[in-house]
Amino acid sequence: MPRQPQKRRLETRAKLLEVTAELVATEGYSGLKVEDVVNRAGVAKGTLFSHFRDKDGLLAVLIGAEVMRHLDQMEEKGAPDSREALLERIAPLLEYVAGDRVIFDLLLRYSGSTGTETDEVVTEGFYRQIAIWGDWITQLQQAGLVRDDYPAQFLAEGIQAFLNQVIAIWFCMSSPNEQTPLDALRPFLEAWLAPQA
Amino acid sequence: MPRQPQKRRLETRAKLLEVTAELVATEGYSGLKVEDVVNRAGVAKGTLFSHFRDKDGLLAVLIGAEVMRHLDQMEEKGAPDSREALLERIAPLLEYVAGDRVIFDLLLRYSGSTGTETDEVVTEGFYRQIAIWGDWITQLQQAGLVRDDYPAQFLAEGIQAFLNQVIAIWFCMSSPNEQTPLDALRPFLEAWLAPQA
DNA sequence: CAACTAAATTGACCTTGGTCAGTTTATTGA
DNA sequence: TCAATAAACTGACCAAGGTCAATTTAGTTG
Repeated sequence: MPRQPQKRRLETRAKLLEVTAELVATEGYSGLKVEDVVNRAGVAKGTLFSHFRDKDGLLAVLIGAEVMRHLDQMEEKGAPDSREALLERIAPLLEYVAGDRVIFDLLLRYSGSTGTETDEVVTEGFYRQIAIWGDWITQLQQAGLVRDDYPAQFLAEGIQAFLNQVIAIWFCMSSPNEQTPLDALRPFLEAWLAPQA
Repeated sequence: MPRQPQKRRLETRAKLLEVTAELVATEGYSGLKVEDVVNRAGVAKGTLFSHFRDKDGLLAVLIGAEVMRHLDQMEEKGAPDSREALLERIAPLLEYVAGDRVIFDLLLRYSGSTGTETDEVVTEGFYRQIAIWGDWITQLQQAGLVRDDYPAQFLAEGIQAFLNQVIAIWFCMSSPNEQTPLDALRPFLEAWLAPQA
């Protein structure tokens, strides 16, 4: 069994993440170069790849943490009392993911993967998100505001599908005159969740 | 205005596509290298990139054509007479896209993009698919087999969302013991399309 | 403390997609 | 037929992610 990492290693890892966050803040995700990271962190390139499987693995840690923060804020607001309120709860996360192709691509690739190593943050976030939505939907079902002919978790997974769909479309139609992802999501959510008369 | 391409150019392009198809057949999409293509085609690397924007642009032509072939077969079978029959119509395309990550990623990236140049095949396929499903759904609506409180095209777009979802999950959970994408799709389609009592 | 073992790091090197100034080939026009 | 012009192609070169045998550093043991 592997021994626990030494202090130096933890420091190096922290430094790499810190520097990456700085560079992402200025250059954006798509402009990030591994060379820049290791230069600024004062380590060799090989070191970075001994800490993270690849460039995506590095980004996954940062993005995963960001997603977790969004989920925290989501939960803080408490359960929604209507379908429209549910949409509002989802909005910040939607905006975050739709804000950068790199984020979207990475989440789509790592989500739900049987979390290996550090990428597990993303996977964890994925399940947590479904769980939160599932809880909320259960409550909305009890209030008669959401169809109850399917389990809440299943409906939550459907929301995930629509969310990815509207974001994917958003990136394809990059003309700014289109409707926002949030507006595109609304009718899908309505049709998916509303109890039919 | 641009002059029409010379014969030589068309031949070169055809040769590149032919060789690419051969290599994909043996190595698979993920193993394809641009170097191999140009070597085997007997042209310089720069030539390839004067014909196709990038490696993805080259693959898009092949994959787009393949998708079109699937859509042809889809249409040949005619309109489905039940929701389960609709699922069967979708199955071959689903299997094709789920068969390789590269295909899925590429389609997701190019689909619906305001088609530039050769990528337009993919975009065209995207819209055609929605159109076909839309037609079928209209007929199923008239037969009372699909909910008619939303337009057929909208429901078709929803199917697209679920299709992408189950394939994405399929790639993440790469353990072969899981249910197939088709089985995963069925309940979503049912919940999305069935008229509620 | 010296010798030994394992963890951590290094940086030269590799792979591969992509670029572009320069060269060859085709077309046009007098 | 022979410039002149545009199309097509070339291949040396670059960028950037990723590898790994070799080296340094930390921890352990007699």
